[in-house]
Amino acid sequence: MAKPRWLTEHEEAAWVGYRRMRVLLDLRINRDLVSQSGLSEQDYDVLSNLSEAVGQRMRLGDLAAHMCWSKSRLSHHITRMQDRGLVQREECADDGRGSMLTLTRKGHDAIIAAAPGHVASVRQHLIDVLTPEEIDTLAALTHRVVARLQD
Amino acid sequence: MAKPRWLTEHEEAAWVGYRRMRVLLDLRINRDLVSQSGLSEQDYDVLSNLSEAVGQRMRLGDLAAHMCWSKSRLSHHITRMQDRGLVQREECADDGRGSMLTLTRKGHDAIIAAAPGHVASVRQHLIDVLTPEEIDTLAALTHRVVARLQD
DNA sequence: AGCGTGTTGTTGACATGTCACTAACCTAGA
DNA sequence: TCTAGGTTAGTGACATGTCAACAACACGCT
Repeated sequence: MAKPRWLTEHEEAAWVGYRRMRVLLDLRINRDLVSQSGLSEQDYDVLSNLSEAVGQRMRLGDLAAHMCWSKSRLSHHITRMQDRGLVQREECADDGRGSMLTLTRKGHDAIIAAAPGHVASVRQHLIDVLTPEEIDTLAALTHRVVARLQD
Repeated sequence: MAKPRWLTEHEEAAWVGYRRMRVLLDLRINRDLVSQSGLSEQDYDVLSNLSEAVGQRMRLGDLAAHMCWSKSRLSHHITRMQDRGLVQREECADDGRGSMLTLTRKGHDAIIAAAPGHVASVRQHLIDVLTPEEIDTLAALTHRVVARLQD
């Protein structure tokens, strides 16, 4: 720490750009989604991952790991979603500690209804703004950063 | 919306990667910073932008715009930082509505002390994980997305 | 001057996420 | 068997951010 390697101009531009994009993009996509479907992006992610799981059911811990969420965050959020009737907690047969998470009929309908609009929003504000090369670079780069952070 | 263009595999990878990186990277960098300096990343950004401003003072609205924050968010945050003695609100001479934001001595010292460790953290978890090409691509891509969102 | 409209910043109510702690349970080794 | 230590999930207190509403002021037009 005695001799910090400050960011170069290019590095600074990437870092600042990332942080700005994070704020604006997330806010915008979230707003689009809420106004169109009544779901937040967090709700959408939970429902989406759950609907793609085998049997449309998942352990809480597995879902948290898959989404890179803390267990606490997921637990709080699931409580709220359960109150709204979108998902359902069930006992876990083979592990007394665990909970299985399942989709309710209402949750299933909600994700089906929300998906087209959400994809359109993601396209409009991010994907369709990028070139195919940028998309691949972004995918590669984010996956590498995530992998490093998951130790 | 009748016929949604779903994301291709590559597009999906970029989108999922971005969202995972967002969660993990921000959490990690924030934790590093808090444990090393007692500042959150938000605190750091405010102090950093303020210390680079001419006269180390800035209008609240200008700072909010520059950081891509909502005015409300900044106002709340400044109140908290002011309570901790890091910044100071002052009357704005040429506009009775406005406030000027200034750095206190304590805020100045805090950013100076925190900077080397924070840069090291950003390098370790993001910048140094990327190639120079990826950094430039990330900068270009994020700036374009931000520009589109700012209309 | 007087009025309407837009800006600037603040506030309160509320939603969300983190952290630290706890309870309940599982598993392996003495 | 039983006990220590790890795992799974839930909880409460707190920090943060959003949204909508508001107050105070600026500015342009008549």
